[in-house]
Parts: sequence; C-alpha cells; structure tokens
Amino acid sequence: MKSRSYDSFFANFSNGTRLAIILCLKEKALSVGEIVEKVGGEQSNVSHHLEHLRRCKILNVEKKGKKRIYSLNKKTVMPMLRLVEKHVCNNCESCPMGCGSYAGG
Amino acid sequence: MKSRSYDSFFANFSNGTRLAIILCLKEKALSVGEIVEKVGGEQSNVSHHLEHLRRCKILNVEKKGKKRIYSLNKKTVMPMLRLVEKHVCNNCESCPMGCGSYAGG
DNA sequence: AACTCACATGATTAATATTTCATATGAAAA
DNA sequence: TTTTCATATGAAATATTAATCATGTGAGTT
Repeated sequence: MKSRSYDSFFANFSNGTRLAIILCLKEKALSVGEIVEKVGGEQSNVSHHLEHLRRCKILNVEKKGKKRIYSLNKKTVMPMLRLVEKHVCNNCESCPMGCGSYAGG
Repeated sequence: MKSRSYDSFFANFSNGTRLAIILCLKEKALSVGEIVEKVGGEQSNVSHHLEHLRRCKILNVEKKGKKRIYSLNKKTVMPMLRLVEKHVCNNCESCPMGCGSYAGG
C-alpha cells in the first residue's frame, strides 16, 4: 500500500499539470506539441506526465507520422469529473478546497 | 492551479493512509482511536489526515463525549470507488498500477 | 482543582514527487 | 545519409507531502 499507491490512479487527478492535460483533452485528441502549448511548461515535463497518465490508461496514444496523438479515456474520466463537480456543489459552497481547479470548460 | 490543487479533492484518494481511512469507514463510523487501530501508525499522523479529509467534506465529524466520530460521505465516495474498480477491470488486467490498493473489502 | 483520556496542532525531519536540463530515439525530409 | 522535427528518457536539482515528535486543548473523572 506504500509507494505503489502513489503512482496509482488518483494521483493523476491530484496533480495540477496532469489535471490540466486531462481537461485539455476533453474536446479532442491532441499531439504532445499541442498539449504543451495548451498547458505550458517544458515539453519534457509534459512528456513525463503523459507517461503516468498512459500507464494508468487514463490516456491512450496513437502514432501518426512522427507525432503522437493522445486521447482521453472518457468512459472513466468524464463521470469521475462530474461526480466531483457535484460533490463540490453540494458540500463546498465556500470552502477553501481549490474547487476551481477541475471545473474547467 | 498550484499549491491549492494539491490539497484538493483527489489528493485524498491518492494517499495510501487517507485511502485506508476512507475504506475502513465504509462499514460504519468510527472514533479516531478506532481508526488508528485499524490503519496503524501514529495517532497524530492519522489526525492530520483526518483533517484533510474533513476539509474536503469526504468525512464528517461529530463530537460524542470526548471522542470524535468520523463518518464517510458515501454519496460521493462510493460511486467514485466503483468507477475506479470498473476502470481497473476494464483496462488494467495486469498493468503495474497498484490496482490492489483501493479494492478493499 | 488536579488528573486522565481522546484528540488536535505546530514545528521539524524524512520521504516522494515534480521540474529541469541534457541527451537519446525514431520518423520523415532534404 | 545527413538533418530536422516530435517526442521520450535519465539523472540531478527542487519543491511538496507525509511522518514524527513534542506539546496543547478540551471534555469528562476523581
């Protein structure tokens, strides 16, 4: 239950950068370059995060020429996000929970 | 999107100890002492984690004499856990995702 | 009132995760 | 086949979190 659980599923959502990546893929699949543009920061950093997300099957990859197109596993992710949105609405009127961070678009 | 999101909702599930606390409250509400017994470790540490969980309204507290009874916000938490269980079944046959960590009882 | 009990809190230390930097790889273009 | 583009990878540096230790607080007991 120790180190492994840190690399686990939920860690992907509790990290700002990874959450940003997830959110920016809600619309449509994007290449790494495009993701970097959207979320900002170093390419290598985004790449590291993409690996985590892929490992947990939150994202899928597909090669296309020399690009790699990442897409969101919506089946899991969308209901998850909705669940938390609802939770916040119901419980966190004005609590300091950082509610804004996942309520994207 | 920085430090705040770390203290955010999902962080509670990505931490082994906090997840253990959540799981041990699925059955019934427990006092701090009982939780400590179940999850092990120092009382103060458990207490710190309980605060996070309470802040995010994942747990509720109720005073009872000199004890404090913590209960789980099942409405949010249960469907969340189910969602991930399903995700793991569907996607992570044998991937090194630490799948065991939340599939508790 | 002094004493426990049950728990919380704050500061310090230890553990882990994320960022950055330098560089590697692999696909297409020239 | 050299070069460039798009992305990945590894190691070192930083930042963030969690665990520990010492102590505080408040409710009930004696």
